[in-house]
Amino acid sequence: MPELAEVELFRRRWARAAARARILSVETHDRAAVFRGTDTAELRCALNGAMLSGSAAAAKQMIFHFRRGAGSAGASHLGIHLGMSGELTVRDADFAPGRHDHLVLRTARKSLVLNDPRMFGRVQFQRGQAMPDWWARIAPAILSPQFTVEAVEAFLRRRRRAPIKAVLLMQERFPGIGNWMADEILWRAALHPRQPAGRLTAGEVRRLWRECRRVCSLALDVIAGAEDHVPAHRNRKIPRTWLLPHRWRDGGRCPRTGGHLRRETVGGRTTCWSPRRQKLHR
DNA sequence: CCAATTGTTATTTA
DNA sequence: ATAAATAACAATTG
Repeated sequence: MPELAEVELFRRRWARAAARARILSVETHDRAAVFRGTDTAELRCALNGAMLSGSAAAAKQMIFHFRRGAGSAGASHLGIHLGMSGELTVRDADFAPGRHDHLVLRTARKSLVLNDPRMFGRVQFQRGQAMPDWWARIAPAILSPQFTVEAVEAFLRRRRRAPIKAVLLMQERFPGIGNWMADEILWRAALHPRQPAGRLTAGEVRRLWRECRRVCSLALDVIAGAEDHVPAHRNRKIPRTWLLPHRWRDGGRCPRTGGHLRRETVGGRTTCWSPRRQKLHR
């Protein structure tokens, strides 16, 4: 489920709940696949009695920094990727975890819960001050100055035969973009999802670049700024002028042209577009 | 039973 | 050899 803006919302939710509080206990569902490759005993031991010292979100990942005691020896990093169905929630201190609640951090007042039924998500843990590799390797954010038209153009050239929709989902250049954001960007840029990446004109590349930035920024305002989490396609705060609230309804109509929307698999994912607005060329 | 699902990665195919 | 397509991962819902 979560892409860029929802990930940021979840991060803020945990950060707010854990602010200035000590973690009094840690529970892990050890056999859950979200812990593949992580030492859950080490995680429990290191976080017990620790305090949250900071956090960040980038792409579809989050990192929570913890500190225990004064020195750098007590520092550690908790990484979370929510996969397709993961969610971070905050519950009462005595919350009883259910089947899909894989990680619970308790403070005196609250329980921070990671829930993920499908377990495509992942929890990583590393002790020490140094930033984990996987975090350092995340591509520069779409809203950062490093995300330039030139960088996008070079990337599209290397993937010239792939449909542009598939290329937008590649995290190494478009970190945080998921299925609905990709459709929203292509719709705004008036590009057909099956258009080969190498066939975009210079003007189209520029439009694509601008709409990537615009959709990220709008999504962060509307979704990450909200109090509660609502699945993006049912979020009442999403303006009807976006493609998003129309894209999953059969017989949905394009808010710009009034024409029927189409839905097909492109680049292996269900894709929605407005044929009257987004046309294949050459 | 079948098809669907807002993600990533390993494997297969072209 | 490279890039693109597909299968696989797991669970649930319609």
